[in-house]
Amino acid sequence: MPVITLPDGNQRSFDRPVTVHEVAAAIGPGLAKAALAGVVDGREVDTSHVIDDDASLAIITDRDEAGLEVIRHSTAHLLAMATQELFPGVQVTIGPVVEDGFYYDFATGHNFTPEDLEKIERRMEELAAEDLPVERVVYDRDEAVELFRNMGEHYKVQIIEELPDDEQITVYRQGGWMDLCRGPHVPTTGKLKAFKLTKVAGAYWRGDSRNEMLQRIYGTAWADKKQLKAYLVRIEEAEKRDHRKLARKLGLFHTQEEAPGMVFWHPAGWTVYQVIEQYMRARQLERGYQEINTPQLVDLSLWEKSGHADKFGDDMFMLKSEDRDFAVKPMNCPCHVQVYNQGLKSYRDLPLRLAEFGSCHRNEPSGSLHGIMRVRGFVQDDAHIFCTEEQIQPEVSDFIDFLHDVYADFGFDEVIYRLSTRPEKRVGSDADWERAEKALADALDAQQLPWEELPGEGAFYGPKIEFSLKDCIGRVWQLGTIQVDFSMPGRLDAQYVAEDGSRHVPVMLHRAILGSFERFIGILIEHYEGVFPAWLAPTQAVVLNITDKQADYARRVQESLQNKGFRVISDLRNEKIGFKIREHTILKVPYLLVVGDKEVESQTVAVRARRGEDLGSMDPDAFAALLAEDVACRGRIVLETQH
RNA sequence: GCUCAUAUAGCUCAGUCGGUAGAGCACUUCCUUGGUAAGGAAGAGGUCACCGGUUCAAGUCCGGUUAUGAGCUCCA
Repeated sequence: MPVITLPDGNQRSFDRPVTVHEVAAAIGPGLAKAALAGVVDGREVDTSHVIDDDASLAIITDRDEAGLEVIRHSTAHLLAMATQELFPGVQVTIGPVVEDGFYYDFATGHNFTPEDLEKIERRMEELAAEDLPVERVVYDRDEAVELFRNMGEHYKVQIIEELPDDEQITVYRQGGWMDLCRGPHVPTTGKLKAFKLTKVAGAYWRGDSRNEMLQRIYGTAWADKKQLKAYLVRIEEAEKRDHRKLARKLGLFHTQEEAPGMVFWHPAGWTVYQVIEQYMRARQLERGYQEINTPQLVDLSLWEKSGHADKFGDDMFMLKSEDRDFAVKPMNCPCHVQVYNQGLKSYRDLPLRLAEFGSCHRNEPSGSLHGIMRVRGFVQDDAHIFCTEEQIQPEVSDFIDFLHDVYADFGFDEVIYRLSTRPEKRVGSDADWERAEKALADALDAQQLPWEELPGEGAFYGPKIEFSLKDCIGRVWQLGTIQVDFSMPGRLDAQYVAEDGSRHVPVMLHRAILGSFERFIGILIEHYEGVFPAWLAPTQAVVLNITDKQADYARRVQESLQNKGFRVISDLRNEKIGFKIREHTILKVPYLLVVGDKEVESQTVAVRARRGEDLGSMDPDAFAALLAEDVACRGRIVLETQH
């Protein structure tokens, strides 16, 4: 006689065991039809699940996030079914839900082509239209192994054998096809109404590059066609923001075959870069950092001593000169310790904050290069803070403040925080780690920031916080980081004299806010869709004459604004005003200053803002004041007006 | 590094069955001096990424290299 408690607190009693579907039907026929799965006492189950005792129940429909996940997971099964029908001999492995969709990894000698995907998708649609019931069957472990072995599904056999002993083995069956799966799944394939296969790619079995490569088919699935369409439009829009395409249109930078993974900055792009560097330099000085600069080529022995040669030697660019081995520096820290080590340091010198716009080169795997987001030659806004253990937490707190300030100036308000804690292989005592992890966690908690712990993901030398942003198509890019380092100061003989005259090894905090200029600018381009706020815009205003008659005046206006420190050019070409406006609008210049006879007469400029607004005529000084105000607010205001 | 795909004019792209390469925009020159997103005309521009093979003949077919793209792996 189960009594079932619904999410709204209502209770329903039944005089016999009931399925989730029956409960939904008792509430209403609409809900019965919409039900995809249920949550019984906190556990997700199929609609066919039988409830025989008092329980809480929530019905999952396609309006729930969980419902969408069930749809996506079931669509992955549909994909596997269609694929195995069309390509006999293909083995299934795993098919999980991912953001906005799902994938399924297949083991096969065949490489799927885009045409294959179309064929598979068509078959999936047919199978969905057949509205096949999806059944859950519980198997005995040995039977299940036997079953899949007979089916020739050796990956599934391996998965079953590695499942924990207490885990129930369940198989889902639709039509004549079956797959090992925990579930839950939709009651019938007819519930799958809006899906599309998107791409095919290789992926390693179990995500390990030593294993064989499988064929992965990605797809997206939604509650209805409208949502699917909206998603596809969103992807299309996102592609327009691609920093590589925008960089070409806006003349920011280029890359070429002779220098893979390295950037040729053009005047416009280098202007953005310089503005950011000068901005960061000013902020760092305000916050007690001292800027230094260290060599590009350093004898291999230093990298051996620091441990980098051992761990990352293959990814370092090496060069030999006069029988000595040099490495192009892949990071700045060992060099910063060399600066620290000059002269005996006192506890009174700590914390010592050394900053460098450090140019680094790493021979990243060719397949991981991506525009300017992941490159081989890059510049970090790097700094190292040498301090005592007691100073870790205040320094981390200050740093987080600093980072928030900077991100806000660039118009980023949504930051993802992750705390990576001690890995298996590590240096330093457990007590050290305990204190350092707590210092980082406390610094995050003090500002009530939501953070996720990544256990075991810390560096071997200490725990770290990583600060990430999401780009326009949802890719997460790590930018800032702050890392505690118990290892390197000791390895490289850093010391300070404490109050009692004894010598101690300082703690070193590695930190960066932007990460690398290259990646950061790539993200900025996509974030702003190339429409940089005035303080970052390569050109802040263009003076346009209507006919040759106003050329001298236009030139004078341009020069006077330039002398005030603004990035202003003039376009005096013999072209119609509409043509010139179009060109500079496409280049996303914040302000266009039109001068014709009227403006020369009244000694003004007609100001047109980027979105086409006519700000009227004003004298050049008034425009300079307006521009100065726009520049001063950086990215903070721009975002508010965008929303 | 791995899997798959791609590489044609400065850019975006077409190029059928293997028969010596085409468009739009951009560029140059000339005309036009026009008030808020494209005025007109003419011209120039390509060793079809690179190396090799098949063929009477290769942008096109085959192999390799490099780079790029999508994923995977990696990311001090």
